[in-house]
Amino acid sequence: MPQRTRPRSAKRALKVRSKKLPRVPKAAVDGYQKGKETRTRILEVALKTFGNEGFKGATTRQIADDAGVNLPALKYYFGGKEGLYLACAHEIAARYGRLMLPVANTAHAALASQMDAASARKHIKLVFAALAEFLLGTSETRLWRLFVQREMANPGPAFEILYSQLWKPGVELSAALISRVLGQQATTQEGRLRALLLISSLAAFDTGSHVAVRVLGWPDLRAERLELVKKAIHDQIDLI
Amino acid sequence: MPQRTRPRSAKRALKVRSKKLPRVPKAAVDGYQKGKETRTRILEVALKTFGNEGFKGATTRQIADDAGVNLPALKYYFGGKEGLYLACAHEIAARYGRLMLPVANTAHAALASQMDAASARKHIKLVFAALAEFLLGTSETRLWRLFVQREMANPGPAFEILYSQLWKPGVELSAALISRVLGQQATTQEGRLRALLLISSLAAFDTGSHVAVRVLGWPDLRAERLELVKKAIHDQIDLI
DNA sequence: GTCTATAGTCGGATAGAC
DNA sequence: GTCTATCCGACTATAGAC
Repeated sequence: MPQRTRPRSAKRALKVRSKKLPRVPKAAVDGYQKGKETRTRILEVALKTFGNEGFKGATTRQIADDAGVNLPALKYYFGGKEGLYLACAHEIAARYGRLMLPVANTAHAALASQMDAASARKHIKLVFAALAEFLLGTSETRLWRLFVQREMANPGPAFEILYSQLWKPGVELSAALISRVLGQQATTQEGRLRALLLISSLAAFDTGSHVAVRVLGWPDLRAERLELVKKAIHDQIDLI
Repeated sequence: MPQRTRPRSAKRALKVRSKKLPRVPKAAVDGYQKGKETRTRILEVALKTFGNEGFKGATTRQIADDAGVNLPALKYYFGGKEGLYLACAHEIAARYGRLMLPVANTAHAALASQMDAASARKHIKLVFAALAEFLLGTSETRLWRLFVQREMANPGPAFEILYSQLWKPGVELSAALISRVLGQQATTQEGRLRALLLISSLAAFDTGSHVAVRVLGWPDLRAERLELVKKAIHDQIDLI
């Protein structure tokens, strides 16, 4: 049986050099640790790939190729496929935290003081504007959303991280503000339920964006989208 | 190199006989076509497996094993993995159609006639009760939802089928009724937007069920869930 | 720290007996 | 129609050179 002497290696060698980034020369980044920069590049690519393909769908080969590194680098920096996946989740949580920090701080300060319903409503709108930026913005957050979406719809190893650092803080903050509008001093179940419904209205254009775009006949016009959706959300906030 | 004489076959043989259904004797179903029954059983298992694992995550071996058939049976009946996946989508669309048919017929008849806002509201509530049954019910629809959810969040080969046979009819019907409540004779974009927001409120407890359950501290009590959500939806319908 | 080469595993598909 | 046996490609992980 002479089958399979070494077909893989031979074949792979043919296509292995169709790289993208021309591999920045080692000397060019002198003074920095090269390692950190490589790690970041891998993480960036992994974020996008896991988001687009899911955990099982993504392959470490693809990620390594797109990041312009070799396969063992993934193990070196992240321990393996799952480690890389978890690192992505932590990265998303950190960036989300940075994005929401100012608004969240202001809102929490307001909650600590006395506040009338009108003021609470104003804070809700600020919080939801920030959430909308995260969920519907055209910026880099677009890359993270698919990742989060997948993990929430189908909890995997990163669910706990994303739930406790993204969803829970976001919903609790909204729920606290909504409860205040309802005239309740502490956060109530009703407040949480309403917060969920409100956030899900936003999510309709994230999770269900393909359906929404088709139904409304939009060619995916981001600006128009955002404005109409924001208006609809504001209407709902005013109706609380 | 004596490596790998035949490790797979040997290993697989060890666990291959951990079946479930004891393979109904061939004579027992005499008179029926055996084939149809086998096909149905495969489809049922595939529905569940694709829903739980996704297209890439699911393996044909697993499906074949769980259905109590051999691997080539999948090719025989469905042409391959993708054919099986598409067959699942068609099956879901057919069952959904059967489920919604009575309500949809009634609503369309009402739309064809003159109808005041109050009457339209009543029909919306009927339509959403049926949708809630599909999206939140404890019955067999539970199996289909994950499948649909995945395909909508991340369009694949079955998106067109599910969009045109599930989402589009559902949203258009709701939008037509909502437009009527708004005093518009024909369906408007505003009606479609509101229909989407309303349906997404429902979907929050489907797509985002894991988050919802955690946030609200529910131990996944179906009955309690359905009632509260239905009430919230009714409130929103009344606010149109 | 970064690479090449390869081991070990698994998945989808199919030929051909019955 | 249903089965067994097997092919072949693709994946993750790792050993070990540099």
